Amino acid sequence: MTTGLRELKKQQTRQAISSAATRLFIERGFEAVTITEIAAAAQVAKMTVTNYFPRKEDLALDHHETFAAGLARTVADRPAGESALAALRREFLAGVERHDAVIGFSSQGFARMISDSPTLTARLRDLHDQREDALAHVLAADTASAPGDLTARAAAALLGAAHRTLFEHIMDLTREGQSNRQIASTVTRSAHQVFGLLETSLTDYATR
Amino acid sequence: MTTGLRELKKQQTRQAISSAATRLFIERGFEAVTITEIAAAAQVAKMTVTNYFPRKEDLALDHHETFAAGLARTVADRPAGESALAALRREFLAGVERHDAVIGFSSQGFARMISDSPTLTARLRDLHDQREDALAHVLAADTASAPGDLTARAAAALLGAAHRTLFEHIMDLTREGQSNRQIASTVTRSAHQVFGLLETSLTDYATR
DNA sequence: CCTAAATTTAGGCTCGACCTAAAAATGTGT
DNA sequence: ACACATTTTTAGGTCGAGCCTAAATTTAGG
Repeated sequence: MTTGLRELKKQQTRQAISSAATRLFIERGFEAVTITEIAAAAQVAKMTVTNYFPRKEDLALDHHETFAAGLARTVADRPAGESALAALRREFLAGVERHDAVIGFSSQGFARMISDSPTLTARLRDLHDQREDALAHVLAADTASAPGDLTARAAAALLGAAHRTLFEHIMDLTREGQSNRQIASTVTRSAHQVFGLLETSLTDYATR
Repeated sequence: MTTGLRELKKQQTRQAISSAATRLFIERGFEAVTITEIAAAAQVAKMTVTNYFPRKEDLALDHHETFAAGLARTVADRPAGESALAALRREFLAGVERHDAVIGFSSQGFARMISDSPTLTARLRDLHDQREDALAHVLAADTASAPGDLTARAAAALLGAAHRTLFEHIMDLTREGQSNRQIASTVTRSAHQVFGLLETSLTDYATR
């Protein structure tokens, strides 16, 4: 069934392409590197690159599915008695301790690569948006809201906005060259402040 | 100075291109129409189209500057004693009465054209984001916040999220075929609800 | 009417995205 | 171990958006 060799080689090829791409992007910038160059560096055909990564942006921002599903998962898995807001704040603070890439931690080179490229910033916004959509669906399902009811979408938009603001803050500090330790310390306070803004509005919203 | 004839012809050319493009887009969908076809329909060279509208999306979503500056302008122009939240809500409700395109009113064909095209939806998100950025700058300047302070950005993100949620709601209803009158009635209530979510958090924020 | 400035045009170029058929590599049954 | 089926990779081509340049056309203003 789960044929070992074929699957292994696919992983290796994918990894080779991804590594070559990341190295080139950080060296010379996302827009300046062509897919042909990446294929040459990874020693595969151009079509193979496109095959594994349909869009060029996927080469720089991989694991988009995990990213997009994050907020929804946190809310879906929250324990009884916890509100959506509390769950997201708890999970965000845990991510800060872990220096988790999913909330914005990366290297200075990576952060620069993204903010230097309009294409990548747009793609990142896109991912934030998918994340918000997924969250909205979980909230709508969880609160058994009526079809035309905007509450779940509005709440998802606000929670997503808070999350995105903190994400961008982490990326800003990373770009400035701060260490992950420093950033974690700063952002812990920021998180309390930003989520605190929604405290009064959403404390009791979607409590399981 | 403001040479009449030359300027007039430019306006006419621009209008001819824009009209031809809009007609073709709504007929056959944004992605299915090529720039070459638009140029042929408007009886100009392909390069002239690109000249007036650098990106293909600009042909469908014109006046992006006005759009992007909207929220910031509303806040900057608010009367003494009014908070940012109150100003944005007031202006939004006025827009609802006007069936203003800037808050999402359009025709069914236009709404479909956008939601059928990933490129246009992405571009619209981009515009919402620029709008939020501009708002953040005004809020930061107006509240004289410290350089590292996230408050203005967070508030702009929340207010922008509220606005965007309502915008998308209007587009959804338009796509469903509801009349602007019906939509206005529904959305007036929605606006009170959505802005109301931020009431407790931001009532006193950025009051002039 | 003539010259300077602005605009439009034609043509070519690169790159990302997509398609197809053939070749190569891997898995499977005998 | 071999032959056959399946999956993956490859080569080659097409298309459209975006960009550039030099030449042609149009308008402004003396």
